[in-house]
Amino acid sequence: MVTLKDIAVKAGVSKTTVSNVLNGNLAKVSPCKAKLIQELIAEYGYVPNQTARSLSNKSSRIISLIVYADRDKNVLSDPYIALFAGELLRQLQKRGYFGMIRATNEYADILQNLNAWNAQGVIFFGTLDKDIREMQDRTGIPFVFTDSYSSVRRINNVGIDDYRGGMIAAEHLAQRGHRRLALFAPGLESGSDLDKQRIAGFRHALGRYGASLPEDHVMLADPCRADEMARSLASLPGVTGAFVTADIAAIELMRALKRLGISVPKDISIVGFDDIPLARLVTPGLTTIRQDITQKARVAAEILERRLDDPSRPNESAILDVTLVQRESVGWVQS
Amino acid sequence: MVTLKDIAVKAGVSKTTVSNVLNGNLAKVSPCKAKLIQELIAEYGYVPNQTARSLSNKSSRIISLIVYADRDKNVLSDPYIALFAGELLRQLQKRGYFGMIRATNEYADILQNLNAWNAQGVIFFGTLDKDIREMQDRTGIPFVFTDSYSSVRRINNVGIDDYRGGMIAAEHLAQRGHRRLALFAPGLESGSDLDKQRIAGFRHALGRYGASLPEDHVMLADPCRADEMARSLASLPGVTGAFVTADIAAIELMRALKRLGISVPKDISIVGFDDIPLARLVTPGLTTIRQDITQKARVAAEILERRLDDPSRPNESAILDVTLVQRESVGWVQS
DNA sequence: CTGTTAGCGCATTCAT
DNA sequence: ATGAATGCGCTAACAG
Repeated sequence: MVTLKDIAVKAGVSKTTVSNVLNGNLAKVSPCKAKLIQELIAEYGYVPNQTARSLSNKSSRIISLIVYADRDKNVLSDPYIALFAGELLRQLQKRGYFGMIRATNEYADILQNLNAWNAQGVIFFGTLDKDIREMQDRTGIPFVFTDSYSSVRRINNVGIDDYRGGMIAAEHLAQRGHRRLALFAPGLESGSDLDKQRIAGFRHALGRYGASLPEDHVMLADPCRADEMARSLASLPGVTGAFVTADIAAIELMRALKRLGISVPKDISIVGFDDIPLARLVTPGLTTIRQDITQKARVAAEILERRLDDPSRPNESAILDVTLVQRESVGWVQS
Repeated sequence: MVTLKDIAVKAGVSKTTVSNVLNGNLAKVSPCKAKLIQELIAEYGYVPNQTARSLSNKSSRIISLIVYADRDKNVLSDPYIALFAGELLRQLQKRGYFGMIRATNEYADILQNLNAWNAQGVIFFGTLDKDIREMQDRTGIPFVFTDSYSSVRRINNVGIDDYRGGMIAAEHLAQRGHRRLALFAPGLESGSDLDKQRIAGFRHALGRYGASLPEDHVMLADPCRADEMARSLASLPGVTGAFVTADIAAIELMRALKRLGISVPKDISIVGFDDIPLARLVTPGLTTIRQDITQKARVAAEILERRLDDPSRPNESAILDVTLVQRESVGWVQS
């Protein structure tokens, strides 16, 4: 393997000079030598060793993508995470950084990963609590959180308008005559703020139509227990529609309903959340609240990059909009 | 950040001794000192710096996952790749390695990535040609290819029995009375060996039933042009079924057929390939040839690990089996 | 503009 | 069983 030193020798200059042209410090190098060195670099296919570089100046160009989940889970099997992580990888690569995906729910693990690789930044998916904030302070590298509702001001965050998403779902159902509704949320037991917002928004908008969502009509969504969900839903008298705050659960629910002989949207209407690619492909197509994952990833990368270029910049928070995507899973109620 | 040296000072020993306990050379350290050192490591939360480690002994523990695709593509938006890569990440992590995903179709790019990080191994998704084999020789690190049909003996490869997959698809259709069939393959224009095998197997088994697949009934599958596919299929007189060698294209085709008012499986039967999670969720459920991606990833990781532990081991090739998954997209033909 | 020097954190001889 | 010394490939003062 050819090293910087090799190039220096071939060019008859010192390592410093080569290092300077490598890092764009052309002001410190005479044009002719610079040209010679660049030619040699190309000729020998020399590529700087990142591990050496990060040792010497702590600029590893590695960004940790931490997915807060069981360490032994294939996190990319979740289409939402895969899409988001893939887009992040792409954005980082474009900016000359290297994304390193890690699934874990142990803080020691995260810290270890960051230290081991001198990670320069972190993009975090999942629950944010005080431990992780403390970690941010201790490491001193920029963190970008996603979908965080932490009240702490000093964090970077990119999220979506979940409350409004809930409102849009409610309005759509209400405008089509639905008055008795149910709601399923996967984050119910973990007390996810995300779902709390969506639920609150949903309730709020419902109120304006004289519709309501009784407390016991709010249930846990679990894609692995779709049959239970379907039975619960069917047992609720007079309910004509449900808002499921994650597409993947909504889709499993629709299938379970079909198995029970209940037709969507004729008997029951369903609205999902996320607009994963799958939502378009099922039958009936899932009407859902769309969030733009590509944009989310781009904004996260941009925020991080600004922090990387200038660590003194204030933290920033971006809230992206959501939109209704109408497909076939919502019907009209005759009144 | 606490370093190895810090620990050595606290323990009142040399760096060498700490290094030895770190690397499990307990034979060279007195038990009591070893214990002390381990306690200090835990107490201070010391974690060895990988970049330094890889500089000093070239053991970066980084494995490059190279996806041969446009550099500017979100490769994880493909559910098959996301699932596979995610599983690979998990397997590598479990073995103490770090997977680094990179999408590119430029060899210079790959080489650069490998050199920059002292990658210790490569798992390669996609076309394999002589350039990449040459790269393998030049770098001297183990490569594991996936789904390669290269005739070169000196490579590691993990693939599936594509030929048999084609046969199974044909048998299933033929046994249900289908005699006039069509086939769509995404790799047709790129001359993918994978698809060639599947097609050959399909043809072969068809012959045993007196059924045939005329040359002009073999067409290019493109999920983005499903409508064209559907029209082509509909224009073929007497054809009652089609084998589509990728689920994602099969699913888009089914939707396009529905838009044309053609019913699956009543008018046309469809068999896919891969069994991506989606196949179960669409309506009608897609009958398909299943490959076990989790197993594939595990085997790839195992092969690589063996090569890493003992570089002199001979190359090996694993061919995994495929199975038929019956759902609802294939019907009977009345004769 | 250019070269010399030192050091990043670690593993590895080679002595002891 | 332990430590001192050397080097991995690179960057960053510093001095010319």
